[in-house]
Amino acid sequence: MGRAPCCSKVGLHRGPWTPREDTLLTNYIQAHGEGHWRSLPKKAGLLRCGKSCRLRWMNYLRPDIKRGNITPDEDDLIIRLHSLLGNRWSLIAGRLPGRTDNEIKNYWNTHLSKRLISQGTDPNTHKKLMGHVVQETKGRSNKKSKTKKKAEKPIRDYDRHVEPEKPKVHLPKPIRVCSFSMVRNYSFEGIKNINNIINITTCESSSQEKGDHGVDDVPWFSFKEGDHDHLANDNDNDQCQDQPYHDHDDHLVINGTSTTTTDHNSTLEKLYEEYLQLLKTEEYDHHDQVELDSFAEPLLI
DNA sequence: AACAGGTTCAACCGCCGACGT
DNA sequence: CACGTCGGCGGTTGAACCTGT
Repeated sequence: MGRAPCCSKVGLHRGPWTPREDTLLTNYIQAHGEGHWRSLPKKAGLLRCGKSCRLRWMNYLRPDIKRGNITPDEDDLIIRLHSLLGNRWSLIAGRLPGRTDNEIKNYWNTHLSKRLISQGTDPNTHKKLMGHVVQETKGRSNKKSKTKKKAEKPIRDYDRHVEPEKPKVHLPKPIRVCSFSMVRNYSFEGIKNINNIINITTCESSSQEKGDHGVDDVPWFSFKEGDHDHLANDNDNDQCQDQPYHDHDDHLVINGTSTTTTDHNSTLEKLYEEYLQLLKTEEYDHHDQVELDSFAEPLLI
């Protein structure tokens, strides 16, 4: 597997982007579209590596990006999605319109993980910590509350456009599903639970903003009739063995296993509650553990 | 005012899988 | 099948900033 040479190449700019570089990149992408990151810097007149350009565009310059002011609803959704998906920031970001994986990752590391710890929850496992003593969250937020007057925030990239608005759960940008390990080795329960996730995360898709590829309504996992083309991404018609698809009876087929997709009524909240209930249940024995693992495994692996 | 320590977040690094040849 | 390229991802870093003393 070849390794792309990157910014270490001599002669390329590194570090913070200048307004001029931003303009050049934005103008080029507006004129020619995204992609071909490797050749983009040269064509755009930038002394940056392609990766750096892509990162700058994806995490900051994209017009649909919403920055700052993560709402409590978004907080909650991030925590729930993290409990199911782990550190799959791009997938989590895909469910939050205008949020980038980098922003969510940063937010998790600086806010949410600390908050969970302070609430006695292990941010990695989302299980209650043993022997936890609830204590005040250490950090700036508490310090701020002691401050007489809140200092004015510095003007950073972060603050250029702040649009607090109610989060809309939306369909994520299309990804290469074929490589996504969740589709492998499902148990039947796991498949049903993924359907539950699909249900909650697509319920407001009508308000979805344009994806970064300019494709609307391309689901993360679309199990609707005919949508397997999206899952196959660039594959024209052949159904990859590892990819879920529908047969003619609207049965989902994953790794040769077929099931129905009619049960789309449960919400992620319900799923999550049930999962937590199972964890808390006194009668939760080893057998249940095995079942629960098969329940959650497809979501976590 | 100066300093130390903590926090934030943009950017970089290194790895991986898909894909083309 | 092997190899190289590309796009994408998660982890990490470090400069800029904030707060308390």
